[in-house]
Amino acid sequence: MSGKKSSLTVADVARAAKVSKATAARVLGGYGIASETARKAVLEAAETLGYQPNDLARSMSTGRSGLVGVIVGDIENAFFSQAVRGISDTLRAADLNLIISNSSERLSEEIEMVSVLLRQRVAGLIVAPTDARHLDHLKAALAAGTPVVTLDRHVPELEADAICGDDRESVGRVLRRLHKAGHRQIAYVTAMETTDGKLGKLEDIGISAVRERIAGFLTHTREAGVEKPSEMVFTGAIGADETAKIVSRILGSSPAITAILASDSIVGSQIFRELSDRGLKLPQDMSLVSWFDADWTRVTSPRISVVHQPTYQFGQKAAERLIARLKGDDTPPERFVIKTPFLERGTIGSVRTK
Amino acid sequence: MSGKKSSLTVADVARAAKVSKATAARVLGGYGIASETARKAVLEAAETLGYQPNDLARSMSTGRSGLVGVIVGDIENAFFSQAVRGISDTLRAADLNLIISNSSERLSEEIEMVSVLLRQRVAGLIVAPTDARHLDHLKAALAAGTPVVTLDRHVPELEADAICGDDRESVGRVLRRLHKAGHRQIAYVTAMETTDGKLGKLEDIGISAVRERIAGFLTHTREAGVEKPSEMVFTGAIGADETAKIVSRILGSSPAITAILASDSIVGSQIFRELSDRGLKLPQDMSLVSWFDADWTRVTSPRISVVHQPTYQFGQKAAERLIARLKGDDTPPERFVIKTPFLERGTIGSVRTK
DNA sequence: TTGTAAGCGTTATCAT
DNA sequence: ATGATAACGCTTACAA
Repeated sequence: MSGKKSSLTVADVARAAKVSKATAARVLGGYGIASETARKAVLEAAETLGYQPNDLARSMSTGRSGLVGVIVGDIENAFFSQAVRGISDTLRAADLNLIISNSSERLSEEIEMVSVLLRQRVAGLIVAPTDARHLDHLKAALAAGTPVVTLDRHVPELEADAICGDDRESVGRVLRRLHKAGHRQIAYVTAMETTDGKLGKLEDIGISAVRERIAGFLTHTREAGVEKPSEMVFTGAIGADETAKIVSRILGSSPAITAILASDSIVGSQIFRELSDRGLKLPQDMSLVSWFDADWTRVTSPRISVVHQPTYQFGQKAAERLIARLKGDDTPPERFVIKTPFLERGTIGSVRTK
Repeated sequence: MSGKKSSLTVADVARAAKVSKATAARVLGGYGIASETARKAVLEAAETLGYQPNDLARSMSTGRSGLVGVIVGDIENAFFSQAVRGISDTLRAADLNLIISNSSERLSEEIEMVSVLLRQRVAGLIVAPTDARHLDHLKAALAAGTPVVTLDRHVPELEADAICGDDRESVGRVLRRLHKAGHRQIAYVTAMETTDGKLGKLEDIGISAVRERIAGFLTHTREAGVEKPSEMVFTGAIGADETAKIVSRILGSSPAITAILASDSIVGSQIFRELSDRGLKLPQDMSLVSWFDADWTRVTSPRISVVHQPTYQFGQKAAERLIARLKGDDTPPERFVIKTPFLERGTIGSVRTK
């Protein structure tokens, strides 16, 4: 019926090839030296017996495992699944495999997963850290000699390479474009939750990508003459209902808000749906720009203007950095900023300035 | 600077707690028995030393690894990334982790990945097999005692549980609905490639989900009185260009095709975009139904009618079956069929029948 | 209850 | 070039 539990070992192959375990191990492991005759005998024996090496045992011996741990906020989100694909493709080329985990953007789960992955003795970690203010688990990983690369987020206090978008600049690009089109009242909507629904101190925002964008938004908005820029930031768009309420507040605001920035593609699609459900026409009745060039942004009419975050590249670069570290690169950790160009499509209208 | 390579072992903890290695191992591993005093001493020592168990070594000893291998066609595709999330959530609850791999729907890569995962001694495998006609690698896994569950696809010759949608029935539901609305000439568009662009023998289709749907389509279409049903199946929609050509052929057909079925959400979105680009109005000028309830299908106007494939559930169920097998369930392999309901939205128009 | 010692399947050292 | 043999860190008889 079902096969046996135990598989063949080098010892079995050695016996069949009439050489010592050491010799068999050398040719099978591809290290050391062996005579041509021995090599042939071993390879042939392995072939006919159907020997499959045990990487667990190999990792035990060598101390290094060909596994890289990846922790993302939500693998279901195209933002991350594309990044994971980039990571996966790059790691594969270096003969590494990937253990994947979801943090659900919760610190407790992230901590748990780091622990699990460390126990598995992963060679390295690629993490989108949930909270830049709680780093003990990541520092522990580094202390244990496991290199860490952060994805989409930068944590200066961590001795780790970081791959992120040019978040602050991207906001500037979008706002300048909107300003030129006459927009003065612009809202920024994010899924980030705040205790009282109001924006608190910037330092309390644990995700750098979120913080940078909001910081940039506040600066530019203030420069544009808006008195209370922080009131233009709407937090807590964590679901369709919450987003609907936010859209209501935006539509009811005075002076009238004429453009909305969506911090990610989930929020963006919710806002879009909410606006269409209310019969509003884009871009006449409202302008909209979303982060991330998601599929859905290319099938609406008009198509959505987006800040394109090439997360596949984020992933690639992250994997590349990790591989470099695994190969011994011990230059100081660097922050790699990837351009996130603004793709203008059809959702920016012009406003007649008074 | 960087931390030490070597971490603490049970021996270190044992020494600190002044007990034997065995005792320390027992309390740390949570097996066997130990006195309350010993337990406390060990736990405290482990705590202060910062001991982290080595799961690699544990797996070596016990023979079982807490890792499950998952091989999907494309993690970037929401169809699979949702399934992976379902798998991940379910495995986590059983203290299992997941190694993920992309086959890119290529048999050679799938074979390679199975081999890699087997070498890692994964406890089990969840695979969306690329080709039902090449099963040696999966049979080898089973022979080695590694349970396999197939995802989205069924392979009768394989002694493995299978989780799939009710593909054949779903086609029937859609076609009946379209027929009722007066449609007689209906096209089915799939990404599957065929050598000569023509549909060959059904048995040559290596993916059951694809085969079943096409089989169902042919049967129903013939019953509906279409003479050459196979000419209504358009294969090779593997990119925007190819899809554009197919759409051209469909629009130029005579008698006129009035409805299009898209085999997956990628193809669906390409067709939708192609149709809108040509200025066609849905559903007046063309009806459209896509498989998979992707994000993009809910932001178009009108929204796209879809066959909803709850792939998160596919993944959940797959993981559940695998866990059951790991726990020793050795009942004959089963095929679990998950309902894929037809969600009618706005893209089915009615045709005046002559 | 606790300890001793023998594995698990590799790699790696050191003679030969 | 090859072969004993000792690790690697854990589990697990078997003894005490």
